[in-house]
Amino acid sequence: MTVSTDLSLHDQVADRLRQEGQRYTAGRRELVELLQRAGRPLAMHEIVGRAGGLPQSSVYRNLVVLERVGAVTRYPVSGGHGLYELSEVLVGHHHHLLCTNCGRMEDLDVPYPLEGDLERVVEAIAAGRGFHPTGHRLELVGVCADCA
Amino acid sequence: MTVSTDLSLHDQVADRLRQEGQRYTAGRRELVELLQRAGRPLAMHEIVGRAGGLPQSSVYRNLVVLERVGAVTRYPVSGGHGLYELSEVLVGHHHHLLCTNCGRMEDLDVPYPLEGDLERVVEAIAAGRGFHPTGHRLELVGVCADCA
DNA sequence: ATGAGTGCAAAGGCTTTGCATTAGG
DNA sequence: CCTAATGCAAAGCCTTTGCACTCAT
Repeated sequence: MTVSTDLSLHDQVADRLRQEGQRYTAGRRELVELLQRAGRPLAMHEIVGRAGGLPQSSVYRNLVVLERVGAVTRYPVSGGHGLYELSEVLVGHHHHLLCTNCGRMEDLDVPYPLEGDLERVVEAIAAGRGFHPTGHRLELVGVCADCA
Repeated sequence: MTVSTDLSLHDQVADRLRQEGQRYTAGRRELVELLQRAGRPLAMHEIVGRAGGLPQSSVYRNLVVLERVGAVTRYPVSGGHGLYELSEVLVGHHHHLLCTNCGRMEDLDVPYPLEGDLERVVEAIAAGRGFHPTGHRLELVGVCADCA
């Protein structure tokens, strides 16, 4: 990540917030940076622990706002909680590895040929059923290197 | 679904329960049948409403047991709740369509060629990162026919 | 008989919300 | 100034659990 890329990330988030009459405050900026540094979806306790004293309720509220403007995505996982990550429009389309042992989720890039196939088949199948797809998620479930 | 298939379904569930010292009671049988009839993942309120008076706590407890023995799968979704379906070992491998408007999830079969590609790529990528895959999930997100 | 299952009500865990205060534009 | 954001505490929602009772084997 270069400096200019970082600037553009903040600019994009700021724009999205502005369009809904929301402000890009220090707390929100911190959340965006912390999620960017992580490079994988984080659980609430991890976010709160890295958010420099920002209280939990503010973290929740800000993540809701960031999610609403499309800057953050929340993935519900087993355990009754959620994992938060910068949205695909900010960090690019990707998929996830999910460890059934430790619950850790990691990003995964799928080679273009398969990604293209996915896209096409998704369109075809969905259309044939009157379903209007806006995206797709692929999740590889298993045991991560650390837990193996 | 033929009668013999239904019998085999119950037999399989009964076996799995027996192996963990659990009984295949009327309530559990009803849950399995209700899930089979639905043919798609159901929310708790739908299950309770179709379970003929079985109290919610029993539904929860039985679904936990059925999930533990591998007969039922719970999919966490946004909204803070879960959707329950008969497991893939009982109804076969498949994927899902998820409506972002009404929250309804439907089953989706992916054509074999793509399914095979998925399998292979999944193995390759995962192995290269020390990840040991046990399965994969593909979810098409969008707006269903009813909501369009 | 003996251990699992059931029902009710109470408790838990993650998340949301009300309200008074602070701060951004 | 005026509205959004913040912090704290209280409330909500889905789910789990304790306990006494019932049922299956």
